[in-house]
Amino acid sequence: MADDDLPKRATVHDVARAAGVSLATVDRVLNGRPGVRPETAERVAAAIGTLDFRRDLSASLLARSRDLTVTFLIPRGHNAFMERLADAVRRQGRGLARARVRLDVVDVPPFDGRALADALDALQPRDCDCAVVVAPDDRWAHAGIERTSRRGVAVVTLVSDVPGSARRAFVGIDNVAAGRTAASLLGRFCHEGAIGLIAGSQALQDHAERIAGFREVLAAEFPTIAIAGPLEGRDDDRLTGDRLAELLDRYPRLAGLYSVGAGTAGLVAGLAVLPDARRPRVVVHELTDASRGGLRTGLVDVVLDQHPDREVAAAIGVARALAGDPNARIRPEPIELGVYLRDNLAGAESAGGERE
Amino acid sequence: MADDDLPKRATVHDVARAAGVSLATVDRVLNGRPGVRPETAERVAAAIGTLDFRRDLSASLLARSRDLTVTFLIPRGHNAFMERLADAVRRQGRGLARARVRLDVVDVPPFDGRALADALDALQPRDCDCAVVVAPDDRWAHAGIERTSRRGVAVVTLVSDVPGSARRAFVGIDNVAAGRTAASLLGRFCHEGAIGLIAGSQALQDHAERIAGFREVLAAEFPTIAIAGPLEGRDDDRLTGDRLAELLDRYPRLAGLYSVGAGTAGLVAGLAVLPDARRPRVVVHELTDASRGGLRTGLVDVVLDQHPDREVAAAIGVARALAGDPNARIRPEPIELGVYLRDNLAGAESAGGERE
DNA sequence: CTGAAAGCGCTAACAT
DNA sequence: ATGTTAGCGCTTTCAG
Repeated sequence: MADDDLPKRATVHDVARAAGVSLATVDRVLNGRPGVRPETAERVAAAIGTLDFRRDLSASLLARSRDLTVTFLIPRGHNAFMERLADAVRRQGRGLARARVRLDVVDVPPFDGRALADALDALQPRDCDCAVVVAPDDRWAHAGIERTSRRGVAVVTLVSDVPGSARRAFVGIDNVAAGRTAASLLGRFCHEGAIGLIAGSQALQDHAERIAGFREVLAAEFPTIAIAGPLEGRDDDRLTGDRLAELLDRYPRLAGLYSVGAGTAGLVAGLAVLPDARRPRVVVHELTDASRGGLRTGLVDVVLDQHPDREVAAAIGVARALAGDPNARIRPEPIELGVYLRDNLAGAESAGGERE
Repeated sequence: MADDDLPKRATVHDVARAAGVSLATVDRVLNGRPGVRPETAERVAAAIGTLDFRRDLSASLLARSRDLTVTFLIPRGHNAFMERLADAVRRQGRGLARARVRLDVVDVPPFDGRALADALDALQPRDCDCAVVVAPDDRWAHAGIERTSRRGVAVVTLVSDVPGSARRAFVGIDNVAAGRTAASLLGRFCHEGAIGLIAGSQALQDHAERIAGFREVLAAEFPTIAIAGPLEGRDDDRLTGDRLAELLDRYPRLAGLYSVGAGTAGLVAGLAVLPDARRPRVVVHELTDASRGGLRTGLVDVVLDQHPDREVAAAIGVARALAGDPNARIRPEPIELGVYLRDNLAGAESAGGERE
């Protein structure tokens, strides 16, 4: 059979006994509350270490009659991907409600570190254990994350990282690898000429990383192909359409196009009016109605997807781990980059859960 | 902000009060234990209904100082896919250990309903809450599942269903859709001639369903293409290689090949020695070293994958739901069918978790 | 057949 | 600065 040994998890009682203190004291050091002499705290910490004690999160929530609450701050413009992300949060929130986990969604204006910081500052530890943010990499965001962490609300970055900030973890795809993949595909598709780049904003870490990865592979493996841009469409459909028009104006024979951010609907609309002969090979990000449509009609060749539902699940996992031990070093589960051609779109569409 | 109303979940106390009985009685009906007059039980059940009470699984486990234990019965031959499955269980088991969830793996001989039934019969409710089985669809398996369920151990089928049995749920891909996808691809790849089918065993529900889906689409959309087989390779590398040789003997100009089961390493080895001109278009199942290699070298055109790690996660979800309420009607999250060509293999390889 | 009470691991008033 | 104690929601003896 397969019955293993049960190493009998250590409890607060065990720790208290080992450290020669009471439960209350253990609890105090466990939760970093004041009122413990440093040397006592040291003894307790030692006991925790040797016993390999880890607090039982469920029991903790039960005792506090409190839910683990995770707040997702999501930039909302007219961005289909962010809608998908918010949907994923709401859907998983329903399932987790009965497991003492509460998921909140807060809308924040896109590309606005200051507004994000304001939203973060509104979060109090008494009604939010962990904030999950899709943030620009600017100084306001840095400062907001810093303050929020200090206040006792853990911060996790999602989709786009804010490196060097006080965020406890980043959950998302390897964006450099995504850019490399795009270059590897477009490089093979286009034998000469120029490939246009349209990003949302280079202030976004994810977009910047994708562009870096793209440049890298193109320079190394396809040195004869030039790069046009990057232009910035601010993840907006209309602006992205405008950028495409400019690009085609300047490069009438554009061989390829890598759309690094959102605004795909505008992009596809712009491509649709081109004569066949002028149509570039196109790689875009995120499975949405617009990108699926593009794949089917042949206007888009490849869609790279970051599986927002898995990202949400991973972020919740991080929040749990952090709630169990605020000092834990976190290794979020990596998120797989989805690569979809028209031919394997069926597989993605048969997936459950995703709507609209 | 995003603060919702908190509808204050009902507890056993609420139920007891509403039904005018004590906690102990509520607990008895909750767990189907004897010693409750039918009419009392009725009152309690009514209270549970009107209050929409759902037991708190974590609190229950805590009170019983017991882990939720889920036992995976996995057929082990020389089958790379089953190894992946077992790996996924072990990996997730590590993470869940601290959350009062224990995952066990029991090896059973492949293609052997009787052995499976024996393994099931060995499971007692005192040390197993839920059995997850990859089972053949034969009468021994049916009987074993029946007895095990009666004994109070819930049974869930994984990968391949045993329809009509006492299993509480099936977790896996839509195998008919998988077969249809294979036909849709191979139909387009091959313009005439015959497509060979090699399965593990048609006694396996999943293989039978794939074949049915395949036949369906081929007949409807590609009526000029013939089907050779299915032959059975029993998911074994050597036997599968032998079947391929027979097939190529009988159909020297085989246009396509759909490998419905495992044994891919043997298949790829057999394909490698063919002169280019005789090489059929090939669709196989499951991402493994052999199938990845086949994709890279061009011997395999498409790999259909069922994401074993997600299947394991879904099965655990079902086990939880069942432990919370043994009579719950379960809707397992659907598992997405992965479709991999050489071109998008990179995406799958960058996925985390999978080792060896 | 049914109820009272103790306890699972953790927390939070309330003492000391 | 530290300890005592009463629960959180559920289960489980042990009485009645």
